[in-house]
Amino acid sequence: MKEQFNITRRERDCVITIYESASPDFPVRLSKIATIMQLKPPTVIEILKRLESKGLINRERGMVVLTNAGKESYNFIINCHRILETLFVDSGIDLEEACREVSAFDYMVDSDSAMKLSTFVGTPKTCPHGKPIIYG
Amino acid sequence: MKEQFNITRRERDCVITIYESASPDFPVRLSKIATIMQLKPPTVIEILKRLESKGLINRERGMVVLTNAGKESYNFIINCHRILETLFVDSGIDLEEACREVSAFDYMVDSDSAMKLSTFVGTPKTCPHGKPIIYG
DNA sequence: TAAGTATGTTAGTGCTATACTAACAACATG
DNA sequence: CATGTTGTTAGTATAGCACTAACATACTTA
Repeated sequence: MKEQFNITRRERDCVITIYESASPDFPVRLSKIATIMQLKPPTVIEILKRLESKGLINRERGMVVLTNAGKESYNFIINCHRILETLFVDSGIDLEEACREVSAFDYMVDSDSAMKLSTFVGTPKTCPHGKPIIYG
Repeated sequence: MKEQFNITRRERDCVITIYESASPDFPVRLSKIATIMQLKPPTVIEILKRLESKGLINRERGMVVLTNAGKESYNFIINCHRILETLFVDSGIDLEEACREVSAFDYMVDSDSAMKLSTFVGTPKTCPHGKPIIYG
């Protein structure tokens, strides 16, 4: 599954912010995203426009929801993040340092590769923070 | 050793190109870098100016040499590249795919973290291509 | 209802990184 | 000296990121 989602670091952070601050059925507000990302609303709007053009979100008057593709991209990224985090922590790297470093490139790793790496580290069911890793 | 060298992807590629196409004591020509990187000379000059301002190269009339800091940065990057490549290939990822993916983020990984990852994969002496991994 | 507050959006600016073409300068070689 | 190679500048363009100022919209409350 090559080149699954071609996004930037900021777009990655934004997808994660949207997913993790939305209730299951309610959209997230622009202002909330801006607060969490510590950015001004116009900056966030720029990022949202790009995510929209890539088909990862829908938005309407400041309300933002992930599309199915957006949710899929979130799942790929977060799974990859947790697998890499496990790998880093198992290697003896500090958890917070691992999380910080891995965030810089988790969104670049191919999902097939992430699955193979997870097998290598023993198919963990959770990341070092205790959050689940899902194998579909 | 946090934040060792703050460079971009293109700058990373350029440092590697310079190191690997220079004879030990002879500088590399701009035109050679441009050919290898498949870029036009003015584009390469822009990259070289940034590398120069970061103290990684010296240049004079199209001749380019890495500074000590530049060589150090090359060594960090290439070691990290080979360690990650080993990890990916040991996980069952195709060698060329591993090389390609790892190139996208090898220059972002902290060198201390890279050392810990290498211990985790058994302190390999070479990468899957057979090139040496140096432990200083 | 009018005034005020909160929220979202546009417009405009600025900077870095990337990459190009066109034009010009410098140098070497025949 | 003419030609050609090589390097450099100048100028253009795009994407990404981030901001302020101004405007629009909507909700709230006096």
